This record gives sequence, C-alpha cells and structure tokens, in this order.
Amino acid sequence: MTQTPVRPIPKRPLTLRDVSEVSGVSEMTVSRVLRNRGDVSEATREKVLKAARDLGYVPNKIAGALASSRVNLVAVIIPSLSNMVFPEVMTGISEILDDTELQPVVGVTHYKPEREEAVLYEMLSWRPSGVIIAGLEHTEAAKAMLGAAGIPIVEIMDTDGVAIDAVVGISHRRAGRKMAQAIVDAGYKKIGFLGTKMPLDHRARKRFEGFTEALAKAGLEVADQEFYSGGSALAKGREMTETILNRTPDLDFLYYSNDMIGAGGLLYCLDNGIDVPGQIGLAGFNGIEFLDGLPRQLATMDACRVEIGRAAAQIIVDRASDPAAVGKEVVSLDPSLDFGDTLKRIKKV
Amino acid sequence: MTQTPVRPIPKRPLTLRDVSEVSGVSEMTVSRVLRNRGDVSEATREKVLKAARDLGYVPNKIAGALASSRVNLVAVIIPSLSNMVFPEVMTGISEILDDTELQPVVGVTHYKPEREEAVLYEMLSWRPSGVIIAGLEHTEAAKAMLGAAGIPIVEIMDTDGVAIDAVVGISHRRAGRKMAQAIVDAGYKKIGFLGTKMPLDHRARKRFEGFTEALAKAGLEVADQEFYSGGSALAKGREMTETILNRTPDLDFLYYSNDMIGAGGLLYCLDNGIDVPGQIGLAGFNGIEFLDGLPRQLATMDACRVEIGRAAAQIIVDRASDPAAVGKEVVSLDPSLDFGDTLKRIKKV
DNA sequence: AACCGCTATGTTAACGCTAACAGGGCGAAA
DNA sequence: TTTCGCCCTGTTAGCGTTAACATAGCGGTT
Repeated sequence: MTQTPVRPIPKRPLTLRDVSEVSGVSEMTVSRVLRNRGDVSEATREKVLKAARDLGYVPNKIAGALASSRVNLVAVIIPSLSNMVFPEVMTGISEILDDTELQPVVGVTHYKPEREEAVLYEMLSWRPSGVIIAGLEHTEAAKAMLGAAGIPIVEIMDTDGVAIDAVVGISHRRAGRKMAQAIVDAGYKKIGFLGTKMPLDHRARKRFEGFTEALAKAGLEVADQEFYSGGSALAKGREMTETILNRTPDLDFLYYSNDMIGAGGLLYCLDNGIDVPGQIGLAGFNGIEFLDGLPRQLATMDACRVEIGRAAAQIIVDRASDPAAVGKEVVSLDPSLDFGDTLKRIKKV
Repeated sequence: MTQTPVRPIPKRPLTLRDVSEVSGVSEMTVSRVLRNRGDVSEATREKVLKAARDLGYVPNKIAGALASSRVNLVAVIIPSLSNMVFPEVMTGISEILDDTELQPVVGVTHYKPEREEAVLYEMLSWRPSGVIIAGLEHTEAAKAMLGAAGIPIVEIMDTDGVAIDAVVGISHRRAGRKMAQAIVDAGYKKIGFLGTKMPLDHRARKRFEGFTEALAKAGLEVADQEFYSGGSALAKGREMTETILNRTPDLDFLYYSNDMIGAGGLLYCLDNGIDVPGQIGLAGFNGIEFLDGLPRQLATMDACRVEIGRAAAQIIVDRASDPAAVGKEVVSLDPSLDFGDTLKRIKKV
C-alpha cells in the first residue's frame, strides 16, 4: 500500500489562490475566513479551514501588511540581552502584548549609538506599529527618524531628559540621591563607588551624578572609585572590591552601580571576614531576583523593570487601538529602596 | 526669525516616488542607488542620496520583500530569555549574522509546545530565510510546518533525536553519562539529584536519563531527588539542598540540573560548614559565566552555547548564499567537563 | 557616416494580499 | 407579487517595491 503524500513537494510556495482553488471559493473569501473578518457562512468557513489545514497554508504577512498597510509589530530596541535587566523589561512587554495582535521584535545595540541608529533604521523599514527604545540619548539622525516615523515612540528606563514622544522609567539621578541619602543617614562617612567604565551607560552615569550631588549636600564626597569593563560581573565585583579596599582600607561604604558586581563585593567581604554592615556597608542597584539566594541580602533599589515594560507596551497598545490618542505620556515610576542586610537602618535625627 | 521645519508634517508616509520627484530621476534609479545595485553615475547617486537624507526617507522593506520575494530575516525560536543560556546562544548567532544581510528575529515559547507552534506560525508568515529553533521536540503541526516551509531549518541545543533538517548541539544523554562517570570515578556512592519540575524541559530530562543510565552501569542509583519550579533559581537551590539533606543526610553527592541552583546549593553548603568536596561533592550544568565569582568553583559541564549559536547561524548563512547546498547537516559538539573545586579528581583505577 | 557596444536610465508587470465596492440570492414586509 | 434589505460572495484596484526588459545616448571603429 503506497502512502500518498499530502503535499507532493512544495515547489512553489502556497498562496491564497491555492487554498481558494481547493476549497472552491474566491481568494477574498479565503482571506476573510483566515482573518475572521466579515460574514462568512459556517459551511464555507469550515470548507476553507479544512483546505488551508490540508495544504499546510501559512498566510503571507508581507503581502497582507503591504495591502492593508497595517503591521502588527512593535520594535523594541535595547542595549543588551545579557544584562538581565532587559529580559525582565521584555517580560513586562510580552505580558501586555500577548493579549493583543501586536508582537515585539527585539533589536540589540550593545550600547553603541551607531548600532542603535542602524538597528532603528532597519526596524523602521518594516513599518512597525510602535517603537519602544531604551534611554533618552540617541544620535541626531536617530532622533530625526523617531520624530518623523509617525508612530508611537516610547523611550524607557530613564526620565531625566527630553523625550521625543512618551517616556516610561525612573529618575536615575533621583535614585542616586535617594541611595546617598540613606547612606548618609546611616552614618557612613567614607564612601567608595564601583561601577562600569562604559561612558555610554547614561543611566549609570546619572545615578552617579545624583549620588555625588546628594553626598555633597551632606558635606561628603566619594572617597575612592573603581571601574571595570567586560568579564563576569560577579568575579569583577570581587576583584574591584579587593582592589579598592587595599588602596583605601578605611572606606566604610561601597556603592556599586549594579547588583551583580555588588553581589561579588558582598561575597568578597564575607569570605574575608569583613563585618557587613558594621565595618563596611554595601549597596547595589536593580533588585535582581537572584540576590535572594545570597548568604546575606544586598541593599539595593528596585528599578521597576517589569513594570516599565508593561507600561510602555500599554501605551503602544492604547495608541494603536485609538489613533486619536494624543501621546506624550510621561510615566515616572518610583524606585523603592531595599535596605537588605548590608545597609544600617538608622533613623535620621 | 522663524525656523522653517525641514519636514512640514509627515502626513502620508514617504515612498520612493517622493525621493524620485525631489531628485528628478525615476523610482527605479532611486531604488538602485539605495540598494547599491546596478550601475548608477556618481552624480545621480549623490543627488539621490541627498534627497533621501533630506526627506528622511526610510525604505519600505515590506514592499521590497514582496517584490523581490527575498526576506533577510532568520527566525530564532527559543524557550526563554531569562535562562541566560539563550541570550548566550543569541550572542553566537548575532556574531555570525552581523557580517551578513541577515537579521535574527526572536520568538519566545516559555517552554510551551502550543506557544511554540503559534510563534512558529507567526514567524513563518513573514517568510524568513531560515529558522533556528531550540530542541527536537515539537507538535505534529509544528513539524509539518517546518518540513513544508522550504527554507533551511536548524534545530539547536540537542542532538538526541530525529531532526527535520540540520541540527547543532550536544548530546545531553551523553553529557549526563559523562558526569555520572566522573562522579562514580571519584568514589561517590550516595547521589542525589536536584532539578526542575518542568516535564517539558526535554534536555534536562535527557541528561537525567543519561545520568541514571551510567550510574546503573556502575551498580548505583539516584538515592534521592528534589524538584522545583519558578522563583529565583539561586534561592531555590538553597532551599532544595536543605530539604534533601535533611531528608537524606548521608548523601555524598548532589547533581543539579543547572548551574544556578547548583550555585545556590554550593552557597548553602559553605554557609553550613559542610566540607565540599570532601563530605559532599557538587556539580551543575552549563558553565555559566557568573560561576567565576563564587567562593568556590562549581563543577559543571560546558554546553557550548555560543558555539552552537555560531554554527547554527553559519548553516543558515551558507545555505542562503548557495541555494544548491544540500542540507541535513549534523554538528554535534562535545561538552567539556570542568571539575572546579567541588568534584574530587580521582583517577579511575 | 553607419554601426557597434557600452553605460545609465526608464518602463512595465508582477509580488500576494486586502479595502472598497458590486452584485446575487433569498426571506420578509407590503 | 413586488420590493426592500440583509447575508454572503465576488470583482477590481491598488499597497510600494523590484526583476526583467527596453532604450537613449555617446564615444570609438571601420
């Protein structure tokens, strides 16, 4: 008994026409069935669906998008996927978009402005329904493209600056100030800063600026600092902590620009019998989930990542469904400080 | 002094026609310039480029793709972005694709077969140049779609099973066996297993199968096991380790299905003064970078993630440039065992 | 001067689908 | 029975770009 193959070699890719021929109705009707649009009798609907299924037909969105000038894609442009922060933002975005027709498409810039510009150009050439892009700093050309795209643009993560359209994020300057304030209130005096070398991580820079500003207001300044780039952040955190403590042994607080290096520092201190937070206090930034498993809870500040993703996606969804929506929304979330076990909780006098 | 806006409100989106009118040549010539295809005089080229730049024109790939029936997208379908493993695979893919016209588009399935099917359908409807998809297990419908798509398909991560087209990965069964062998050789006898509850993580399952198989060959079996789902993997690793050791205190080895929970277990043991690897040996799986920063190096097995991404992307690239290429490539990488500090290195007798 | 072979540009017809409108058929109201 | 209106289905005309072919011009040959 020979088994007749259902599809005798798919030479030419399938089109609506193939389905229409098999099911004996017009292409238009097939299109209507496949999109659940317009009235189609139950009998026809089933006939068409069966034909489509039997053939293994997959609609061609390229053609569909061109004809309807509707593209259900949302461009999401972020600096990196290995930072954990961004996958979490993606989670928030997906949560919202999963309930809609819209679909996220991710582009990664590696923190390079020229890559951002290229990725953006590439994305816009697919005519997406909206753009979610990290940060407020872009090349002139990128800003021009975003401004002229005629679609909703949401800049995320950061609210310290001028937005093109909508913004969702936190004030990193304020986050830096808040942390500095807590450190000062707890009575620490000799503070070290450890961060990334990247001059293009504007948000880390802004946190640092807010931090030093608030310290200055309390008559303090950063006593020593140490920067890194590349490599395993956890291991780097260890090394940097060792380095800075050897150089300036009387530091009584270390502020890390992210939780990963902060965690490395914490492990270093514990390994070396340093009393935390008595002898030295520690704090990071981000509130990443994995801190929960450490021997001691690192003080940190939650950057509301999932929430940012959700809010940004919601703006795109709202505007996509109602083109009359005005725009220029500003959602400024408030990062909460978590003292953990590494920052003394002392009431301000 | 009023500043004249360059673009007086971009009502109707720009098309080739707009550029052609401004630059005074035909649409075809503009198209040629913008794609660097065919001979165009230097004078015309510059005129066109200037017009395009001034207008802020961004080509419409939807139309371009339809006309040329060429889409420079590669669909990448993976279970998750929060697993670290997958961002690393993405890194490998990007490394290769960045040198080409091709661009990755990511779809996430959350380990759910029906999501995978839906994501795949969605992706295929954009008629990509190739598909890179994690795993060998798919729904029947998904397999049918992949088989009929008529484009290169590379299934990645796993080589234990039947592939549709090309495969790049490691044998997880073999990886499990190899680890079991090392554990047996080191003289451990009472072995516990800790892993995810997910019945759909086929690769973890295959590792476990290989593991028990090799133990059996040595006359041993898994003495106790513990499973988890959700939550911070590091914290879960701690909890599970505590649970299993309370239940079965005389275990002398713990094999974790991934490094994150393994790291949690390691931290637990260190916190509780358990002698590692003397009293208890530990091992994980994946070789994730962040292990470098831990107080002690967890034994693990490198899953060659970046390498897998590179090889998979290379296959797509090769086939895209040479449609005559036959296909059905099988690239089976060999995971290397890293003893770290938590698995005794004892020569087999 | 007629002709060749270029190079640089233009013209035409898809690509596969959907918006918008145009009927055909049929039951209900008059 | 006629007429209106409602379902359901079909027809036509693009969407913005590119492949393929057509052609204008121009210097160099013979």
